[in-house]
Amino acid sequence: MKILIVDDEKDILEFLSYNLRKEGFEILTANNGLEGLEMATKEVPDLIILDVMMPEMDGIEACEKIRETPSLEDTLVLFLTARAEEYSELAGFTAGADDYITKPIKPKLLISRVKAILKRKRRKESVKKITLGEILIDKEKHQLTYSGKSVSLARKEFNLLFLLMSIPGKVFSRDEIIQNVWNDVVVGDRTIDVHVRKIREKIGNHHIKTIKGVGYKFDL
Amino acid sequence: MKILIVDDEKDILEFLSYNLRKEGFEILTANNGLEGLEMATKEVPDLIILDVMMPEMDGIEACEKIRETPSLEDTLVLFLTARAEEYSELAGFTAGADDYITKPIKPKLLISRVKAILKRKRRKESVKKITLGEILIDKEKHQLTYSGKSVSLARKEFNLLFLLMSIPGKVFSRDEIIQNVWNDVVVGDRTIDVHVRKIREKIGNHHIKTIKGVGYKFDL
DNA sequence: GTTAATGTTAAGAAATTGTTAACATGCTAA
DNA sequence: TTAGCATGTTAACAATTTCTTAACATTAAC
Repeated sequence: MKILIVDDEKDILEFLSYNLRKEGFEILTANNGLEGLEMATKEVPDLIILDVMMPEMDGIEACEKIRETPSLEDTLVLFLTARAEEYSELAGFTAGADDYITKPIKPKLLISRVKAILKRKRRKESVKKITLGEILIDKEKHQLTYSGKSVSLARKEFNLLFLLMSIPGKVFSRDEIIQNVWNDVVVGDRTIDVHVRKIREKIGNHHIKTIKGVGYKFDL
Repeated sequence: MKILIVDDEKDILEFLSYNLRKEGFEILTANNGLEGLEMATKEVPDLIILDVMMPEMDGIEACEKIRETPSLEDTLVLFLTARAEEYSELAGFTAGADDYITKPIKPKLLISRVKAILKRKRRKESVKKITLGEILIDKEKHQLTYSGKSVSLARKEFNLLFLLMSIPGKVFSRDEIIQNVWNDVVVGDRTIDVHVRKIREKIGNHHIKTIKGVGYKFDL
């Protein structure tokens, strides 16, 4: 498990590094958001611990950038914030943080938090392949195999199909789809339809069924 | 109404407790999944609010355990999750959650969610599948199975039949039907009849019985 | 047998989804 | 860098399904 720690304070960087290394994690460090982002894209850590307050690029900005980077979509972000900064916690979550820890940092709490968050990541990773009949969808390889043939899907198409296939038969409402595939970003009325169409083009249109007024579901 | 809140952060625990006590709920608390599960089996609360992220036993794991406990089958589970967790909501659903709230938590939203979910419990609307003889109706899949064959129903037809089947034998007045299926929207005199006819066309007309001057009921 | 309530049918209104093409954006390779 | 390609979004319009209505037929209770 690779952890990147981004903080401008050397003391904290060392403190965190020491405590987490002791637990057997591989530790990388960076001194500001910019550096952190660079290293993140290069090393693809499992978890990034970001100080909210930093020069150059603060944690929230950095987190937003991270969330925009496709190769880091499985990387988790944990914020470090001073206690009183209620507002920043708020901003942190909207920026896409997975958890946060308030200063002063207690080593025990830190470690249990980090372990908890990484446990969840492992769980998430374990649901990376779904096979349904002749269709195999593999998140790790970002690949769809349809009756032996490999089919390429764009990212949104892939995520949408993966969502539907994750609970076959369940009708996913447009809201649920937006929540999960688009992270609640507001998009136009016809956007989902267009993506569904493209998927149907590739796997045939009998698999994704439209329930008018309710949503879409995957069958067979 | 008894609510169990499970979270490792004292702040959040206090924040939630305070806000929900103010509304007159009986509040229990636990600091992690293990404790929560223990208390749940002992106290059998109506609703459990679970943080997804916790040391010891996280929310998803705890929820799975809860769902495996027969005495807790009527207990609802509400997840607390950080925003950017794309698929945690999904993992939550497969684990058997009834709803979720994203952090940061707004008191007003929390309370309205909690009330809504408990209202559903009282109405037993949380029931998602009903099997009566050869007929199976599944809300999640939005699917009706009649003697092994899948029958497609339009939305209004589906909701109407689901209502009737939810209490077999009970006569639902036209007013009740309008209230539940049409959300009190005023429609013409013959609208319900037309929908009933369409359902009868699909499942045979001996199941929905007309009680003249009173309403309709589902039998057999 | 009247009569109010319900059943039936078809038409078209309303709602929802499908399709296409244009445009924007970002990434990649020359 | 820049052209070209893949992806994502939107808007306009078409197609489809669902819903409602109205007119008339039938039924069951009194």
